[in-house]
Amino acid sequence: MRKGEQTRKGIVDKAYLLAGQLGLEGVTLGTLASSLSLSKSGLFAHFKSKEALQLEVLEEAIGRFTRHVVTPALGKPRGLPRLNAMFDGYLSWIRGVSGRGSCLFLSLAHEYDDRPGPVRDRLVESQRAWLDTLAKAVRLAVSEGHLRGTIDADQAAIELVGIGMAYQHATRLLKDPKADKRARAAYDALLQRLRK
Amino acid sequence: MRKGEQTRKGIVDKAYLLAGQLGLEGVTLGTLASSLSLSKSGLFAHFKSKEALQLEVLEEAIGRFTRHVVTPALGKPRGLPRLNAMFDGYLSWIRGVSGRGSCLFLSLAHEYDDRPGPVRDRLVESQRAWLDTLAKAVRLAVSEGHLRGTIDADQAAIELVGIGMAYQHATRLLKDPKADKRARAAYDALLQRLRK
DNA sequence: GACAAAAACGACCGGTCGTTCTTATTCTTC
DNA sequence: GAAGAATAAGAACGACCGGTCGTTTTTGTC
Repeated sequence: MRKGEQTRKGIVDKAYLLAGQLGLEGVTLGTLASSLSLSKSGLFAHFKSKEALQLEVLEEAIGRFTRHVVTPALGKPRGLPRLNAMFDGYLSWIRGVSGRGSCLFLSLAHEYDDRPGPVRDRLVESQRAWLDTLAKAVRLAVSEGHLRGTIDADQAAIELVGIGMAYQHATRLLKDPKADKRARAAYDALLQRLRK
Repeated sequence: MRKGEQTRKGIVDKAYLLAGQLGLEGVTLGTLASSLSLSKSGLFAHFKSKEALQLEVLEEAIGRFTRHVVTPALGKPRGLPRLNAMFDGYLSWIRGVSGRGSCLFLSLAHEYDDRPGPVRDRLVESQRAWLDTLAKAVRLAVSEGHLRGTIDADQAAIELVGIGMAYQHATRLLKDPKADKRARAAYDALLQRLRK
């Protein structure tokens, strides 16, 4: 019972990697199998359907995001330090942990915005959770006295995501060398507005 | 030579419509043909390859964007009126001219950010042009005395695009009823910063 | 080392993909 | 209305899709 789990993990890992470049639909069982030196049927035997595999890959992504971005930020003191850590982590996540591959969530957001089903549902759930996490961090910064009390935390959260999306757009599609600087400047401006 | 052009136009129009929901790769010749009551080969005869069709669809999108967003805005007086018109037009474009279908450019940005080729090249070109158009409108607003002279127009342009992307995210994936309000608030805040 | 269970294999299913032919129909023009 | 070109259809192709099957190899346990 040990070898199976190990292989299964390898499949999900590889699928996660490929999905960052090709989208979840773009990862076919055939190419996934051959890139792992596995037979297609041998690979498929680990999952009930391709959709089940896709859901596992999405879950893997959520786990990685939590580990890479959310948890470290929660280790920081409430208020601006934590918010800063979240934004830094978010940028570094989008930049790609190991260089290649883009943010899976933003890819899937477009891939599934018109495709109903469990994958879309789970994706929406995770995106709302991320927005809530950001908004909560903003509210804590308010209660810590770091930010004004009159601000709209949900508005701030979605603007933060907007900065992240623009960053991805600039860095991955346009190959803009100033992308980092731009994202940072946008964040600083947003913060200044919230502080005032 | 007239019937052909007409059919061809119908194909590109329909393909443009479908691509908004399925992406350019997602539009297959078979489904495209049958949705037009055409045979697959009869449809294909109008193009040398699928990639050629994709490029024509992208060109169609660029033309529509120019007609719906850029040109009307250029009819407005330089400065804030024109910038406002651009932003309004951008939002309405993302919202979908006829209700359904998302912004093709943003879909393609993710679909092709890791897929080299002529489609990607043309897409990047068009996106840079849009950023330049926005930045130029900002600069004109500066020279008209509507905005501060110390601002970074390119920075402002990419932040505008970021607001648009966040808007699309909120409205299409998350079905957030406040999406319009949020985008407007972000724009107002940005404008206030640029004016100060 | 035997033996059952787990895991991987290879062949194959019906379908669809983009593409290429040849053949038939429909236009346009004189 | 006939001639010739433009347009569409039809059939077929090789490759690949997700998925199923029975069989063989590997693995963990006693």
